[in-house]
Amino acid sequence: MANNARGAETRRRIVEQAAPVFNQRGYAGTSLSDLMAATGLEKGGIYNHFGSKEALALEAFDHNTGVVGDLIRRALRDVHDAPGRLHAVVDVYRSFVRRPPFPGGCPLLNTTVEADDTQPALLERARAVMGDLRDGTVGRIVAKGVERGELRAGLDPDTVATAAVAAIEGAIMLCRLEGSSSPMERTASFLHQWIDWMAEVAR
Amino acid sequence: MANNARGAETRRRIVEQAAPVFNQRGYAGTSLSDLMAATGLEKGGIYNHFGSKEALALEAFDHNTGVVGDLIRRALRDVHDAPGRLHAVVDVYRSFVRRPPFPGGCPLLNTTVEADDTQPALLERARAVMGDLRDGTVGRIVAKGVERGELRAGLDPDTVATAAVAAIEGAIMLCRLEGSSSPMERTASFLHQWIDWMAEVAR
Amino acid sequence: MANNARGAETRRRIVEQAAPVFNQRGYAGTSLSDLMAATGLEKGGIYNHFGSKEALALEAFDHNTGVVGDLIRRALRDVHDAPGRLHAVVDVYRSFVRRPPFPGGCPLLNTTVEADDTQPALLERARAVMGDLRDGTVGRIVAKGVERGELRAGLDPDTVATAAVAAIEGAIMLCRLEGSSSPMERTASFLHQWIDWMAEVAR
Amino acid sequence: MANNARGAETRRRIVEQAAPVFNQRGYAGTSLSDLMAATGLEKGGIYNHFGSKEALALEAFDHNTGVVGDLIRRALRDVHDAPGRLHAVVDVYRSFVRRPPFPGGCPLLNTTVEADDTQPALLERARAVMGDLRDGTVGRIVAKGVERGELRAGLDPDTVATAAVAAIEGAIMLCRLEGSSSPMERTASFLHQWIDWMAEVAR
DNA sequence: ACCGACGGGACCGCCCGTTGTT
DNA sequence: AACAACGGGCGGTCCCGTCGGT
Repeated sequence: MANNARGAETRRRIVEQAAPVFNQRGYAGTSLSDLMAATGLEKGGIYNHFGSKEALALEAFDHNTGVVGDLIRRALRDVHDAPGRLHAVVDVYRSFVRRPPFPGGCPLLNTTVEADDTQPALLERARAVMGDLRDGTVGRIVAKGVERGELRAGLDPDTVATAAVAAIEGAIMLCRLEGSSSPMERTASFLHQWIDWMAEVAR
Repeated sequence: MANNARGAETRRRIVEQAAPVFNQRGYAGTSLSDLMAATGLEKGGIYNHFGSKEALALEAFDHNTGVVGDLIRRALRDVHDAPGRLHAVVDVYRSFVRRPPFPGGCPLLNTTVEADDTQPALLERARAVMGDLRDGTVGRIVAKGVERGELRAGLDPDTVATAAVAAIEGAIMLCRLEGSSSPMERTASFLHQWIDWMAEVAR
Repeated sequence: MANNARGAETRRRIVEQAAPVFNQRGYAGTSLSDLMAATGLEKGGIYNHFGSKEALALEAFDHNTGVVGDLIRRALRDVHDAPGRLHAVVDVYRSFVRRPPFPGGCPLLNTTVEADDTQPALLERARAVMGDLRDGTVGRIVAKGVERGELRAGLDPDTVATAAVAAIEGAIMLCRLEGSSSPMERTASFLHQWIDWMAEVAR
Repeated sequence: MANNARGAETRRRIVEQAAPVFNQRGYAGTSLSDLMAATGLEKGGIYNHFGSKEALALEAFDHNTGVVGDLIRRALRDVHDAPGRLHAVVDVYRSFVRRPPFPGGCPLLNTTVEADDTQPALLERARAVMGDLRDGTVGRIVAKGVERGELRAGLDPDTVATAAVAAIEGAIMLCRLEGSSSPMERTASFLHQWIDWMAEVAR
């Protein structure tokens, strides 16, 4: 393997191994010692690839949200009707709580709560990802569903998407608080019923 | 003023002035320097009343949750039908976002996200307060409402309460992320419609 | 009891209760919190009677050495021959290790080791007490013993007293190091034999 | 110079420069500021080599006792008869007081007096070194001497070794207390006479 | 590319002593 | 005479980032 490739490989490995640590302990709560332990590298080895802890944290955040985004994209690949797509999104998050792809819960939630003021760059990225999820994904599904008559007419996509995403994020928070996945089970059950209700009259 | 009274007064003042700081910056993110700046006291003066940063943080947390709890109790004082009480709870949180009684958002949300593992005492308190809110307040309202025929029969109080609280907490998080109160407005609007739907058939 | 007497009583109690604490933890190692715990008084109550921690430490030191001095004086009261008096002094220290009148070992040893440079006032007092013990007590017994023909002629009182005191202090140190009184038993046994040897030829 | 070698060299230098400071002021009495002043390094530089003050103190203790141990081993190298070896040990300590290899007196004495309870690790090491000196060195010399007929029959090696070590440690303490080396001179003179007495009959 | 030494600073906890009030 | 509030400071620990070296 070429020298360049080896460097890039190391860099990738650092991000992958740092990402779950950042998600669990937060930006400030993660020390370089933690990152050294997680990566097996010394400080110099990390700073060769990233100019600062923050730069690494940003990439780690992108990595984490990318993992979740991939899960959603994959779940939506073969479902084309709006109700089904909404059910699929809910189920991604339900399985997210039951079998987390990485520890520490939702990176958007964590970043929002921790980075209030202190980490504008992270917050900006979180805003963008959340906008993509709420408006670009859920909102768009609802809008198209109404357009196609798959969902009850008169629904406001913004409201539906916001409430749905809020319920999901809140459920993740409740699960962490109680150390149980049952809040997500209940919330998902409610969301599924709601989706069915929205689809009901349209049929 | 008596010496005893002066001490108690100072102690109360410390809690009051520290509480919003803890809520904004989190337990670890709040330094004693921050608390010194907020209270106008030196380290020794603070340490005289609280044996540790954690002890003060616990009281600050109680203070913050107490403020919210008081708002809810006051809002429920003169409303006795289940739908009205649910609307009232939602409105408390809507006004909570529009005119926050203290900065930094919901202390339960913040504590849950930050204190995952590192602050078991805070987490335990948050669990208790959340249990009181979800089961003792919202869940009980729903259960009684169904019992009295004010709410649609067959509703599961646990599911309704969990989904409602999740949506509210998630909305608070979205508001912080976007720096706007519109996610809460949308979510509240959805919750009000839902409450009306639950009350509809009962009438 | 008069008011003055009550104050003096409290002052005496403070010294008595502080003395063992100082002897165990040393001057610097004893905090005002320790003294508050030992006396049951608040800081102000202590500072009313003593202008500083050092002032109290000095009196505590005097108290401790006074206790030992009393033991020696009492042991010497009814013994008038030099060998007997030397045996008696050794036995005071042997019983000192077996049934300590206060914890922490010999205050002279402790003060010497800790107060090297940092506490000149304590050191000065320790010097005086040690001079009294070595020259005024042991040295004088030897000198009179030789004078009276009770001890072998030609003995140098200074050398005998110094070596005897050194062995005793060293034995106390060994007992603390090993957590056992056997070093003192062995050293006392040796000293008794030595005393007998010094008295032997004189008879 | 190699980087590895530079670090090891610095580490060695820290121990060497910290050792006398610890011996003079004690473990608790030595602050990191003292160590910074002694080594010329910043806190970070010291902390890089030692995980805690205690870790450094332990190595400093080992260094100090090692220096004394080397002096004793060297003094015993070319002396093979028991009386000569005992004289040699006494003379090491006599010269130890007259021309100290490091300030602060005997590390065993200092550690014993200060570390009573508070520093179990240091105390354990001191116990081991003292056991080696008293039993492994002095006691063994006496035992062999009796065995070979170089020393008076019937002597108990334990008692002799204990009394001798006690006298030496006590003499060191007296020298520090008086700020003079004459207590050690007198004690050594006594010990030399005693050794001669033990060897006398054997000849 | 990776290591490891080091600086300089901030953290919380605890210290001792003073001051004002019963 | 005794208490309790408070100031100001030092304690050890650990932090992040830089830089000289292999």
